[in-house]
Amino acid sequence: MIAEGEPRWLTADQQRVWRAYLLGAARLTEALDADLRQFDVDLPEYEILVTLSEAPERQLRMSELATAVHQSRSRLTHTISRMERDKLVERVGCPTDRRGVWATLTETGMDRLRTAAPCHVAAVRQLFVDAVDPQDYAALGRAFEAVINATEPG
Amino acid sequence: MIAEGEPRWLTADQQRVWRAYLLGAARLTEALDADLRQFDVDLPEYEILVTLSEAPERQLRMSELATAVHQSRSRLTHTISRMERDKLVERVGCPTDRRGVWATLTETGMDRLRTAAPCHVAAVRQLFVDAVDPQDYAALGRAFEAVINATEPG
DNA sequence: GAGGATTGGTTGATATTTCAACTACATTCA
DNA sequence: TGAATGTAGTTGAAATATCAACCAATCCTC
Repeated sequence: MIAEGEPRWLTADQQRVWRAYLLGAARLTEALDADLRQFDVDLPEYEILVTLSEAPERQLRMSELATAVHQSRSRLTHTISRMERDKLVERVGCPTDRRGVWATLTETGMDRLRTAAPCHVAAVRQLFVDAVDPQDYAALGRAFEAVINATEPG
Repeated sequence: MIAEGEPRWLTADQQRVWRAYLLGAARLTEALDADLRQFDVDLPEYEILVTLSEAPERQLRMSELATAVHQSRSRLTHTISRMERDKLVERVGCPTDRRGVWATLTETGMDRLRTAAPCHVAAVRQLFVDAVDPQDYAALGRAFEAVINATEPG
């Protein structure tokens, strides 16, 4: 449904913030991705490693994992196939629901995560957490909580 | 250069904010992209249209445009080729520097922008600008300014 | 003004993402 | 039971992005 009536353009200030966000976010993902490349993973793959490492038994159903790392189911299928080829994860058929598939973290995958994590966290700190004033950082958290609510699927 | 010493992990609060950002940003771009699809442009293309529309003569050198919309030069070449096929932009050889190429906005491209803009701005407001508390919004601006500084290329 | 380095941009191969079917299993309900 | 509907995940083709050369023009520097 398209909103009708005179469009309310952004004020100069609102626009400045919006553009700072666009540029900052682009720069940030680019830098983090470049940083992770030395460990042969990219950001989406890293998120998968982290998510699985925190799950019980280090495994998660494909669709749960897809939601957790904000990827489409189809995309996750392909991503996991590549990671499986690289021995970072394994697929295990789910015995109770035979449609289901568990993606499970291998020891190789866990090692990869352990290797990459310190460097990655340091980068996240340097470029994001520690770069921002603590007050603003807290506000940023609230801001994105609000965005998450506003974009709630459905 | 990898930072040495005990890795300083994120505190629970820091992590909460970081993850809220990751999820919120993903949701936001996904929603905006879906919204723009009805006008047959995606977010990166829309940014190109906006940037060109604001440039003198509605044209910009490829490399300037690449910087402005945070795309690699190679990626921009491909993107502009597609947009040229769709008559949204045109390439014009630069007379003074014969290596250079101007990407210029066509009237079709300008029309497309005029059509999409009200709806897009409304979505940006609904999901981002108006969804966030004004104080937090201002803080978010400062935060991303800081990120931009921290990620300054070089 | 003749190399040699830089810059601006493109190319094409490869990798990743998206999109629209499609298969197989589960659940519901009559 | 069994037909209809919904859910889990995959597939393969098409669209897009990345990466490493590459060409051509400009800029230095001697």
